[in-house]
Amino acid sequence: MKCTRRIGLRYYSTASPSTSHFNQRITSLKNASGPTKVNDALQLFDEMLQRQPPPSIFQFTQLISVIVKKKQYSTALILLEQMKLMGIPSNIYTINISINCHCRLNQVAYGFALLATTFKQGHPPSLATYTTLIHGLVLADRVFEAVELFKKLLREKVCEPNQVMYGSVINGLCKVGHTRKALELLRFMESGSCKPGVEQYSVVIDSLCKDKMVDHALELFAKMTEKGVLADVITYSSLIHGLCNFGRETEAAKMLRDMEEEGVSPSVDTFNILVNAFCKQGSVKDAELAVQAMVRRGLNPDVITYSALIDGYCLRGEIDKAEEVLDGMVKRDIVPNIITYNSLINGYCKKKQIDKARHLFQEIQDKGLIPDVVTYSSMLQGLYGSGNPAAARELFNEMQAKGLAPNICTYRILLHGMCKNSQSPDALALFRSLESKELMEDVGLYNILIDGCSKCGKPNEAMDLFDELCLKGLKPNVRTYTVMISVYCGEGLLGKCKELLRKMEENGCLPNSMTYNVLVRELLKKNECQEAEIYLEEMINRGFMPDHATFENLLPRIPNVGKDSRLRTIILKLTS
DNA sequence: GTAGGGTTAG
Repeated sequence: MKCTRRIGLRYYSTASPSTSHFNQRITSLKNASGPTKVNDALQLFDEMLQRQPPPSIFQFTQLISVIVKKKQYSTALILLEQMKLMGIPSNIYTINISINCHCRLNQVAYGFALLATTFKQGHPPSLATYTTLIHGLVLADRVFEAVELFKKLLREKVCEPNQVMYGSVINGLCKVGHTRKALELLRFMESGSCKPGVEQYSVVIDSLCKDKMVDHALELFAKMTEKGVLADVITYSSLIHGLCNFGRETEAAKMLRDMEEEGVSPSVDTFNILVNAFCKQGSVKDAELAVQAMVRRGLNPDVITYSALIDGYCLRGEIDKAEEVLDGMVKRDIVPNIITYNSLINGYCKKKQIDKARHLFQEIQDKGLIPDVVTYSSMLQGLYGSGNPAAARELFNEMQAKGLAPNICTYRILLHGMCKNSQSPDALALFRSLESKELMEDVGLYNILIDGCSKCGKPNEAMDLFDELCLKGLKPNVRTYTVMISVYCGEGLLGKCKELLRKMEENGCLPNSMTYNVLVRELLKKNECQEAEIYLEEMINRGFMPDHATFENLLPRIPNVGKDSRLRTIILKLTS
């Protein structure tokens, strides 16, 4: 029986040699990786389309899926259109691919329009159709509607949800921060017939980690394992990521060992999480060790790995090292992208090597890379930092002309840069022109302006801004209070200063090391030694130390103070 | 078992 079937198949293949030939090429494309993958798929598609009679729609959908997996959604849609033009009829599979592509291209509405056509064309929507639409709504940040659609499908018994559909809803809930609701839905699944799989658990585990509830995530992980659901790379990667984010690198490293013991192989992404965490935390050495570990396992570092290292070195100001890594990656044929270069541009700017930054900024554009908000923001910071506000302004105009919307970081840089270059009126004017509520109510921007105005010799404007902030009902933070303390001190308003210090504690905002340093320094400058003494003691009692600048003000006073003065004792204690 | 789901850089 088996034998006959096989012969039958072989006979069929010989009659239509293209079928098996195409199948082979599709399979090899599915497993392929590398830059030519999409092009090869397109080439194959053309061949298939020209073949008479055309291969089955089955093969076409498989091939287009390759393109979709490579995130070439517009291309996929064009191919589907070409098939239609060649008279190949669509089915629910091609329609679902089309809906998915439109959703990914931010056109959910079009996806729903296609849902209507499925009925008209006599293709009843499948579970996947609805899942795709739910996911589309989630992608468009319309989670509430996604949940409503899901509920409606259940209520009207349109379909019986499966793991994938539950997963999309759980994912949506997590995305908007409703992890608790997601957890409830997970529990609901556990109690029903459609049990959650590793994918659904992983989403919630990841979300718990992002909510800073890493220990809850670990508990859920244990519970999942108890239920016989095995963790996979993504589960472990999420946990490693969560642990790293909260400085628990040692546990993260242990998690890596655990996963390998369980027979789950870490991926490049898993290692990238570690590499990135080490870099951000300042230990590029450990990051390099992690890279070595991944290479030992036969994994190839990718653009993310190298970019993380470059960023790590740039953050430490070790630009030579960063440049070395860049050379290394180019030698390995890994193409740096805008994120890679942004780190370098930022590094140059921070090191005041503005010419190098400008050069690289030009060079990447010649290569065809498009600078983004981060590129422009770094450049702006560099130009203001090197005392060239005119060039900065020009670049800001260029950025807007290109239709790039500045983000809150850009505005911080702009306001700070202007103030630093004695342009506090310009900074204020820019701030007044802002229209977004989020920006107008950002305490950080106020802090910059208050500090800026005061440094530009306009303490009254600084005080007005502080009043304005409080009137708006915004909550000043430690930085706001600290800046204001320095403003009051500078103006000799010692009473106001003390009052604010008391008020901030009342508001649950404890002074930090910076607050005390600023206060003591200002008091010393004003020759208010007795007051300085009081706060110096208080800060030390609270576990803070005078910083370098405070010391500079402190040391010259030793000869002037009496032998048994407390200030002298404190200084001696600190220097011994 | 061709379509739909989870981690990942500045």
